Amino acid sequence: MSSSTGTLRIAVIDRDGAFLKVLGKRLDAAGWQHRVLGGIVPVDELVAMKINALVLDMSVLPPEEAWPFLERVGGMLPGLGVIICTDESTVAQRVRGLRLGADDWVAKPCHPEEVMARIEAVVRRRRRRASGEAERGPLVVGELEIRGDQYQAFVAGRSADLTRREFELLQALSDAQGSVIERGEIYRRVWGYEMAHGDRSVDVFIRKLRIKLEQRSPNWAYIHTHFGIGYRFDPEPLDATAADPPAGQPPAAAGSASDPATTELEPADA
Amino acid sequence: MSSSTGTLRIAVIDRDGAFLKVLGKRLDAAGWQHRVLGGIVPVDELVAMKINALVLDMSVLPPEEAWPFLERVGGMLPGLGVIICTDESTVAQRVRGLRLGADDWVAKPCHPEEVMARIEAVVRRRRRRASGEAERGPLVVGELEIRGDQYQAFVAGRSADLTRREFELLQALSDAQGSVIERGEIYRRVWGYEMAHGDRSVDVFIRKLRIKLEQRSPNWAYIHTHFGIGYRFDPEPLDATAADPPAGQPPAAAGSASDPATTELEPADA
DNA sequence: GGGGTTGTGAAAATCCGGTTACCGGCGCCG
DNA sequence: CGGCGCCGGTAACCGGATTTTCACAACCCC
Repeated sequence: MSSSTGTLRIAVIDRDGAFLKVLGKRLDAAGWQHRVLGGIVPVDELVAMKINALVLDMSVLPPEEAWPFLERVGGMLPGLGVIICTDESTVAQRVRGLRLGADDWVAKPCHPEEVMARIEAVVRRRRRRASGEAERGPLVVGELEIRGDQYQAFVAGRSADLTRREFELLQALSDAQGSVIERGEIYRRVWGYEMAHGDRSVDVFIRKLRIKLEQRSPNWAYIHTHFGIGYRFDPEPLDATAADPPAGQPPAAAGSASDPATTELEPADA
Repeated sequence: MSSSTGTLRIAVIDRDGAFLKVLGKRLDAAGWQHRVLGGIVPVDELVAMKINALVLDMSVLPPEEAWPFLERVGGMLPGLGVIICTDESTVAQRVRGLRLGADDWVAKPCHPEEVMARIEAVVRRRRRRASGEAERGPLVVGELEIRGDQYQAFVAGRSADLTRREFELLQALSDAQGSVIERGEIYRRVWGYEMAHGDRSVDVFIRKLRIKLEQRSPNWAYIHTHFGIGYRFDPEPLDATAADPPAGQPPAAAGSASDPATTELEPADA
């Protein structure tokens, strides 16, 4: 469990040279990538950095900017760990910061090792939710095997050649196997931030995934659409009895789950 | 603010009377359930309590018990938020605690409101876990199970394939289980704005819902009409036996099941 | 029995997701 | 260093699912 955190990406917004220097050294020692920002940056940029945690000294920004910034960060990057590390503060400020989305608040001067530990603690919490099952045994369902440790999925022992995004999407879905996940939630889990209105990325990637999956495992349906809501991962064998005859749409009422609401794709392979 | 936190269950392991008293008051004020434990308890018990967070004063335990305890808690309840709240401590102790699984470490004396905020911050992340029955505990009545977290309703374990609106309508009705809701109110809750005069959408959707529900659960009446007023959600087993036995177990006879004329009116309301 | 309500069935209007094409960025290789 | 191919992301079009609107039958209560 010690190695759990792995390599992290951290952004630090501060100007305190001494602090930056000593913290930077620790960050290097831990092998975490980090970047120092002298001041406020557009949240979009933070998004692009794909960081795991942000260490912020509130005093580098005027209060009327700092709070909204904190709020915006929390809104766009609900999964980002935010550690406030500031000189002096009142209880009211700390409470406000924590309520606004900060995960921790440390008073300077503080020992860099403690900051490190707090970053770890915050990230650990965050990691637990989405994936972090790099360690978890590979998930096997249907003809599919999802190997979190390899960023790959295999069908009958053969790699499905998923790209990174495709794999993460599949993993996010399979993590919630059986239950419907809304698009926004999927996006948040895979992309890491809030989905913009009108973004169709999820749909497009779902399609790419389906293609690769169906191509290699024609008689299974893995991803089900829930109109107006999202998707559900739930491997089901397509009626195998009608192995080839594509026309055969057996209205087998009882047994099979022929739900009219979900747009099941036909094994319309070649 | 984010209404997210909702009601929480907290356990506090401490002996500092003054602190307990003042913190308890805050916890009450926030409407969070809490329980004070005078000392160490088996982790199993903590598990059984189904708490969201644990506030722990390390000094109530001898060090050689405290650390292993912390470790065990982290191991057994990876999702539990752990806030250490202790008198004095060294950096090394804090680092150790945080690495061992604590999510936060606050020094006493501390303002109870800050502790509250920190609990919130810690739990906030953890709450993001999906797939479980998080958001709103699934409501189960009759043969019906409504899962607010998934936009899905199940009848006897089988999805009712409700569309988004249908589901929202069902949820709105079931939220007020037992009481009559006027059309306008239903419309406002589901559609989100004022119903135009002459709009029949609610009626039409009520019908769709009834069809789907009755089709899958023929011996239950879920939605009742109140002439001139609105509708009421109140699952009642239909007494197929025609006799009086109230709890009469409907003998789901094959023949009667296919009877499409299930157009029964609610008997009499209270 | 009459006037206002609700239940039904279906057409019309919308909305939404599937699908395809295309664009810009990045890493690889010649 | 330029070209090529892969990958992620965006825009647009299309067909089908869903929602809304209608018209009328069935009903309820006075």
